Amino acid sequence: MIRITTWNINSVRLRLGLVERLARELEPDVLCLQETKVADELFPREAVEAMGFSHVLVHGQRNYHGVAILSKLPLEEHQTHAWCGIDHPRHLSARLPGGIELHNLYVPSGGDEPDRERNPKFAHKLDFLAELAAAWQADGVGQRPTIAVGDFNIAPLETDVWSHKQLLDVVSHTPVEVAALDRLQASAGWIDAVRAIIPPEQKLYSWWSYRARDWQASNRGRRLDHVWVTAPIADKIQTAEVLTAARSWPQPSDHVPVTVDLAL
DNA sequence: ATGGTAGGTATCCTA
Repeated sequence: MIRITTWNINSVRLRLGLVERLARELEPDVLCLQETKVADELFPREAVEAMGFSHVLVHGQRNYHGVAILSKLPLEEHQTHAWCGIDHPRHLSARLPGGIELHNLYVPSGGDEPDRERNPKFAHKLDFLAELAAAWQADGVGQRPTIAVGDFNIAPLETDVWSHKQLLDVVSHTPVEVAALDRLQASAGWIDAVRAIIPPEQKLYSWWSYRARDWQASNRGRRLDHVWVTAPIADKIQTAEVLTAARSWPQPSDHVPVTVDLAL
């Protein structure tokens, strides 16, 4: 059994204590982080090794973005990827034991205005998804046992947001983004591992804005963080859990960890 | 319709 967790940590250095708490409470074999916001040479490597993650891959820069894979299992043949000719550290992949390929993604947020002509960040988001879809399709990822996790910054289902109607024009849930994510999902026949366990009819969120006075009372969440697997391992999905409680941990990230167990 | 908070860093950008 492999337990894999994805978490947009929003500064790994500020929240090292929360990473340690997660490692202790959930004991994931592999922990994929996004928005680490740290240059590779400043990543707290020793600290996460002390938590039991003896295999650590980082792909970051100072201040913005950044992804990392912390693993108790060996990681091989890792690669970084840059899409749209923009060298943001947003995509890191590696191979787990048994030839399982793992992709850790931080999809561009897309800014505020859902208009590709007026908002270059929104165009970047859509182009990033389209380029990745083309690459995955050309690579035949869908034929191999592969896992893709991360902050995809899109809540695709009506039940992935607190109000489908009120978010139709809000970046993260617009029809054009959902269509782009659908094409990405189709590019390799990805299965949404979380929704394979938690029924799509059920409301489910992994992110709550910092701007709410009381995130729990208003509960205006969105499911932005995802775990996908390809067909060869679709029957291995055992459990899926969104650790909502982590949103109430001291000085929390605005995202909570999403965990899937695979019988691998 | 508006503005609300957070992090890293530098006095703003990104989310």
